[in-house]
Amino acid sequence: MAKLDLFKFVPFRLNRLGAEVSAALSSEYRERYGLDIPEWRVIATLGFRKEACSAQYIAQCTRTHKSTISRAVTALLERHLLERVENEDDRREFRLRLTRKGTMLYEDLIPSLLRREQEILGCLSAQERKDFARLLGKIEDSLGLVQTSRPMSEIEAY
Amino acid sequence: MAKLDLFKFVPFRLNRLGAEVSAALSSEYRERYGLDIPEWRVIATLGFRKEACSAQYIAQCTRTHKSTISRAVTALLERHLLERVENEDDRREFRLRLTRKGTMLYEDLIPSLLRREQEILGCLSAQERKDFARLLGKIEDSLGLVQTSRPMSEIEAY
DNA sequence: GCGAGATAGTCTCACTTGCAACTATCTAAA
DNA sequence: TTTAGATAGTTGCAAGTGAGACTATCTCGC
Repeated sequence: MAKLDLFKFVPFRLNRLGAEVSAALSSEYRERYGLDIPEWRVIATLGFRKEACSAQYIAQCTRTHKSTISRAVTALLERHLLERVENEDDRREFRLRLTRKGTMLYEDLIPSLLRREQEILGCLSAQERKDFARLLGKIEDSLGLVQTSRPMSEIEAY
Repeated sequence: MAKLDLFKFVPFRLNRLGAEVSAALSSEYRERYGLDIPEWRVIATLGFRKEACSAQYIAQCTRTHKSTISRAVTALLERHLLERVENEDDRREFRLRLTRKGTMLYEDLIPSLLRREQEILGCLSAQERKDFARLLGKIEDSLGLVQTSRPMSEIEAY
C-alpha cells in the first residue's frame, strides 16, 4: 500500500518553510514601515536596480501578478516612496523609481533583513550555506524561475 | 551603500520556490479530484497515520489555521471522503478518519504526487537530494517546525 | 495610413484565508 | 459543587489576491 509522509515530502516542506520564513521577514518591514510583501518587493527591485523600470518588469521578475504590483505601486506612490515618469518612447508604460524618501527607507531596512536572513541560516555552516544556495539554484533553474537580475528584454512573458 | 539582491536573498527565494512547487503539485489533486491544498493536507495526514486524529492535531502538524482545517473537513465530510466519530473521552473533539472512498482517493493520488516530487528533484543527483533534505531539515529544526510525525501529546500549542 | 492583434496598467469580481468572537465542553482549584 | 480559565471546533467578517475585462497605446503587415 502506497504511503506518503507529509513531513518527508519536499513540496510540502518547501511550501511550509517558504511561508514561515516569509512571515518572519515580513514582520520586519510591516512593523517598521507598514509595508506588505508586494510593496516590499517593489521597493527591493527598484532599490537594487539603479535604472527606473516598469511595473511589468517588477511583476515578471518577482513572479507576482501584475494587478498585485499595480496596487502596491499605487500605495507607494501615495506615500511618496515612489515616483513614476511617463516613458516618451511608449506611453502605455511608466518608469518607476524610488524617491529620496523611498531610497532612505530601503537602505534603512536592508541591514536588519540581511541579519534576519543570517539568523535563519545560522544553523548551517558556511559551507552548508553555500551548498544550500547552490542546490536551491539548481532547482530554480530547472523550474525556469528567474534567478539573477537580467535586462528586461531577456525576461520572457509571465 | 547597502544593497540587497532579491534573487540571492534566501527568504525571497524560498517563498517563491515554495509557491511555485506548491502550485505545480496542487494542480494534480485539484484537476483530478477537485481538492484544494487544505483538503489535501487533511487527507494526507489521515492517510499516512493509521489512527483517527482530531482536526486540531492536523492543524498543528501541518501548520494550517484551525478555521481553514475546519472548512476543509466540512467539505470532505460532505463528499463522504471523511468520517468523524465523537470522542467519548472528550466530547469537544471529533476523531477523524478516511472513509473507504477517501482511502482509495489517497492511494490513487500518491504515486503521481511522488512522481512529481521526483521530477522537481530530478535536477539533483542522489547525493544532492540527500544533502538538500538534510539542510532543509536543519533549517526546519532551528525554526521549530515539526519535522516528523509525533504523538499528539508532544506537539506544542500552535 | 489603416486595421488587427499585442501589451501596460487599472479595475471589478469572486474566492480564499486569517482573525476573533462564539458555543460547548473539559479541568482544576477553592 | 461551583466557578474560572483553557481548549475543540464553527462561523462572520474583513483584507488580500488572481482572473479577466477594459482602456489606452503600440506594432506590424497590408
